[in-house]
Order: sequence, then structure tokens, then C-alpha cells
Amino acid sequence: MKATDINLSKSATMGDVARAAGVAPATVSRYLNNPDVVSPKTKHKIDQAIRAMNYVPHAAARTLASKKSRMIGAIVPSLDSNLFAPALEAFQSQVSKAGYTLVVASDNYDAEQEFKHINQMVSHGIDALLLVGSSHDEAIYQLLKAKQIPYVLTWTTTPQEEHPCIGFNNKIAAANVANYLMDLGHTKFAMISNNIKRNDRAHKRLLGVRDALALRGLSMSDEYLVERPISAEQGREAFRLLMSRSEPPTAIICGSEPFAYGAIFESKHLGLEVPRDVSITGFDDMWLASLITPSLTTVRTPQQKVGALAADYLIAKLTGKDVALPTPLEVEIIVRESCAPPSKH
Amino acid sequence: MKATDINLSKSATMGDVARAAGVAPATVSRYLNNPDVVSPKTKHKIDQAIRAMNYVPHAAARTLASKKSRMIGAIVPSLDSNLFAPALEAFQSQVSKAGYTLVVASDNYDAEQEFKHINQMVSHGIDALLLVGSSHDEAIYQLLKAKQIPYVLTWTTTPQEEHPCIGFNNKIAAANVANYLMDLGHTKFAMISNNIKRNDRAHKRLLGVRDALALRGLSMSDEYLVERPISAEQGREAFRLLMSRSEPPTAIICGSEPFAYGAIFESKHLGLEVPRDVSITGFDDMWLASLITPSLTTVRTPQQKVGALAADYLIAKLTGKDVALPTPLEVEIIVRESCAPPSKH
DNA sequence: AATGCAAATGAAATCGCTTTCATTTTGTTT
DNA sequence: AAACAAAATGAAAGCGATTTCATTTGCATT
Repeated sequence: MKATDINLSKSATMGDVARAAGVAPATVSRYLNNPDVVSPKTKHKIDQAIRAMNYVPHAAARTLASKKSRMIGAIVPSLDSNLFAPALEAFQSQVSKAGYTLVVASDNYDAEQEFKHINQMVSHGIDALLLVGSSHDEAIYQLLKAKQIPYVLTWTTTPQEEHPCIGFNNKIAAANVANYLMDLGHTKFAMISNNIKRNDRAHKRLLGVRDALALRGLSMSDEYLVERPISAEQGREAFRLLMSRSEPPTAIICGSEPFAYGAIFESKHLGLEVPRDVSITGFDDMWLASLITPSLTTVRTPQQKVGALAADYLIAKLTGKDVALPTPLEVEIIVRESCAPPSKH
Repeated sequence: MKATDINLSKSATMGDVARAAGVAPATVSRYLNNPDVVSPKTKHKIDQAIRAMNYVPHAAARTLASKKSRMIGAIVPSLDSNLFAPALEAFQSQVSKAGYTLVVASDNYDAEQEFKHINQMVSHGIDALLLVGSSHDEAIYQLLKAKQIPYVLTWTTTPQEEHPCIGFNNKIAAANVANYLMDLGHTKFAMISNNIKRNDRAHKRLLGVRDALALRGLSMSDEYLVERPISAEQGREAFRLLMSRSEPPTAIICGSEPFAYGAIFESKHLGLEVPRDVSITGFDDMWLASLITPSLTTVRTPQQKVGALAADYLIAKLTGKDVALPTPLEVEIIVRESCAPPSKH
């Protein structure tokens, strides 16, 4: 770890190391990539030489020659978001543990940006790729297929098993929430959601809610669906809007948890009491859910698990192991204080 | 953007494009890197060929030949943290806007991991590097210097101008908070902080507080300094601990904002009222600060700005422009409800 | 038309590694 | 000790771009 003898001139190359160790470059390469096949004796010599010259392999050269970059890409909607950060952190941890380097980009829910980023990453030779959600340009899949790049879609499950996915069933999860609220006696629902068109998870959650309602002969008109960028602030506004309707909902299902926080905070400003006047649910179970007053009834999603499993899957795939895709992950409704039966008007 | 004619066999190389366009590979290279020097006529031919074959340059080959990877690295303590995410998002946005690809890693405040990641990134040929904080292994600086890799330290300022920094003065910011509280009449202080040894920002904030106190003849004993990993949950525990002292503090300065949230939530459990029974301050002004009850008096730090400026600086540096480092950024105390004069015993 | 100069292009070496194939060394078996 | 298979090593050909240097082309000028 001492860095006393850093060579200030040109960096040492594999050739330099080979010369110093008195072996051929090929042997150094083997030492690096497949140590088992080099004899202990030469292994030692090479080891010495590498340390002495502070040799660091030139990754681009390796990539060029081997067609493997030892980089894995991840494209998420946003880096600045509690929604993906835990998964990304877990992903990065696993990825780097396996000796890979992580390349990331955020696309702000914009398909064109995503496409651009993917092209850039592919050009850089990433060995595998993590994507969020299930709706991606067909060209992307074609590209990944053509280049034989393993990928995985996260936060989602494909019913048709078209693509490898690691996530949970958003539709069912949302349906469970709706059912829970209906069991409490609610009939007048509203939903605060991220953009339905651009965010397939949001879309599926909406479908889940609508299906569940339909099964019990209920429905939610479009007026009670408010689409917003994800943030607590937007949740506040959406809540105010919804509660100012002539016929306000008795239960508000938030497609993303920050909306729920915003709604709860805003309820205090409006002099409303949760859950007496209106029930609110979240989605994800972030740290604030249990601390806020009233604490939030929500569905807990396995965020780090998604990240870690995605990494494991891709790495296994790269290692040549044949991997079974994990079955859709479980989610769980965490019942806290923010829901109650609707008041008798 | 159509991907109808993806070549399923080997990807097209520059040679293929050259052949198709009836020019030399060198000319294609010029078209890509320095379009001004190729004639409009050939430019058109090459353009056609590239589209037709769906050619994507091989980044590793470019890197090898040009010694520029068009990748920029960033190492942050944690990806799963509201503290760095906004900056990182802004950084990534600028970086990719300039045509670079972002490589990230998190080191969990562990110097050894950081060193490992940097080596890996350097091996991958990153053109520039963002680091957080000011305390890094000397070997790192040597390596970056030897390889001539521009870098920037963020969230900090070096008084000695040893290294390029983009951030604010943590010491002064914390001192301001302490002064504000002393102005209110406080004399019995406590601080909840991240690990002082591993986190230089935390350390500087502590120094700022201590210095400010000293200037007014006050002090804070070590018993009133609680070091914890950054989270609201840890903030709760620390708060409970501090308030159970025989002589509890009247003001608690939180070195990171999640601590403050935890403290405020826990105060309710303990039947204490903020700010009547104890004043609390945060650090960063995250979204929750204005929504929580009581709203949090805190210091607002320019997070996106740090990320964006860091990117601008590095990119300018890479473009060969001579860049003036921005002066330390301003921070501002946002006075809200969580502080008040100490109660009369 | 001849001249000269700048602009545009091409040829070929090079970047640092991997990998195939051939060769040498080692160790085991008879 | 001979014979042979297995293990270890070496030689050399790429991988796909960039870049220097040389050459050709195009245009304006006389």
C-alpha cells in the first residue's frame, strides 16, 4: 500500500513487468487472469515485479483484447431519490465485490435519454446492464441481444417472462392496498401517482387499484387520479386538490411514499385529521414511515434485495453459470396508524 | 433511431465504415473526432455509411489509442443517502451533457475501500475524479498526480489551497449555528455527529462549534458529543441518551440532518417539547426540514450546486481551459421553529 | 496554363493487453 | 533410465481505434 516508488514517467506496462520478472508477457497475463495455470515459482517473481513497479493493468487494453470490460451499467430514473438509492447502493456493493466497476446514469423517466445512455454504455463495452421497469424501447432489447449483453429489469415482473426481471408485482401490491382499504369500509378512493405514461410501475399500481375496486363493484373516476412528479411537496398540493373536491375521497392511495408524507403534513395545515377524516397509504416503507405522526400504513418493498439480487444474477450470468431467475419477491402491507374506517360522514 | 438493420453478426468497425464510404479509416476517425477538417462531401458519405451499418465506436479501442476514456469517476461515502444524492444527480447530469460517462463507487467512509476503488477507476482510465471531503490517503494524491488526472474535492474547502475544492466551510457553518444558539442564550450544548475520525466534514463541524463556544468562554465536554452513523434512528437514540443525563443540554447541534429529525421525533415520545425544553438544529436543509413539526432551524447547503460546479470544473479542466476555482460557497442559516431561548431552569 | 499553398486524405505505426498454437519443462509410469 | 502425458511457458497475431507524416487534391493567383 505504500506509494513511495510511484513511477512518475510513463506507467509500467505488462511488458515491463514481464521483463523485470524474466518471463513472457503472456505469462503475466495468465498470472492476472488465470493464476491457477502458472507455477508458484513464477507467480512469486511476477508478484514481486508488479509490486516493485506499482503496475496497474490497463483496462481499456484488456477490454480491447478480451472483449470484456469488467464494467456493469445501471440506468435509473433518478439518483436523487430514496426510491432507487438503497437498491443502487446494494447493487454497487455486490458489483464491486465481484471486481466489477459500476457505470451509472439517470434518465429522469425519459426514454430518449435512456436510449442515449445505453448506447454510450454499450460503446464503452459494459458487460451487463441493470434497467428499471419494464417498458423500454424495442431497439434497446435488440441492441442488447445483438451484443449479447446480459441485462435485468428491476422493480417489476414480466408476466410473460419475456425478459429477466427482479422485482415484485406492482399490480398485486397495489391491489392488496386497495383491498385492505375496502375491508375497512372505504368506497370513495383517490390516488396520487407519478406519470402513468412514463412510469410503468405507476401504471401497474393504478391498474391494480382499479382492478381490485372493480372486483367489488367500485370504481375511481379520473378526477380522483392526480399525476405528479414524485416529491412530498407535490403530495401536499395533490392532497389539497383532492380534499377540496365537493365530494372528497375517504381514502387516498399514494403510488409513491413521498406523496403520502406530503399528504399527511398538509392534512395538519388543512385542519384535517388522519385517519379520522381521510385514510392514507404509502408505497415502499421508507424510514420516515414509522416516525411520522400518524405513522404510515404502507407496503414494504424489498429495495436492497432488488439491488443485491440483480447484481447476483448478472454476475452469475457473466460467470457462465446458468442461473434461475428468482421468483417475484414478496411484499407486505405494514399496518400502522394512517388508515381507519371511513367516518360516518 | 430505428433499429431495423442491426447487424447480428460482428459489430461494424471503423474499417467497415471506411470501406463502405470509400475512404480511409483515418478519415472516419477525423469525422468522429474533428469533423471540421473533413470535407462536406466525404462527411456526407461517412454519415451515410455510419447510419447504414449502425456503427458505434469502440470506446475501449479509442481509449487505448487516444489515452482518453471519456469517463469520469466519482467516489462518495454512500449512494443511499440524501446527503450526496442531489449533488451526484447534478454531477451526472452535467457530466453526461458533456458527453462523458459516469463511473461511481461508494466507500462507506472507509479509506481502504476508497483506495481500492480509485485504483480500479484509474485502471479503467477515467479522465477525471470527484472525491468527497478533504482527508484522503497521500498515495491517492500521488497516483492522481502521476497519472495527471484532474480531480476535485467536494463538500469542503482547503484553507491551504493544496487541492482544488468545491464546497463550503464546514467549520464556519457550524460556528454560525453555535453563535446563533448562544445569541439565544444557550450555554449547555450537545452535539450529535458522525464519526469524527473517519468523516472530516463532521470533524470540522465539531471544531467550528468548539471554537465558537471557546470564543465566548464556553465549552462542551466529550460527554455531550455523541458519535453515530448517520440516520434518524440513530438520532433518536442519541437524543434519548443526551436527555437522560443528569444535566441535559438545552441545545443540541446535529452535525447531519437525519439526527435532527430523529431527535425531534423522539422528543415526542419522551414528552419533551421542542424548542421549549430543548433547541435542535440540523445541517443541510433537506426537504423534510420545513415540513416536520416543529420545523427545523438548520443551515442550508448548496448541494446541487456542489455537484454541478464540480462537473463544470473538471470538464473545463479536461477541455484544456484554465479554470478559476470557485470561491467557497455560501451557506445560510434557515431559522424556523426548532430553536428558542433556554427555559429558565 | 503554370505555380504555389492550403486543405483534405491516406498509409502505417502504435496503444497495452489476450489468446491461440507451438514449444519446452516437469513429473509419472514402466 | 526411457517414454509419454500433463503442466508451464513463449512467440506472435490480433483487438479497433488514433495520430504522425507523407501525399494528393483543390483553388486562387499570376
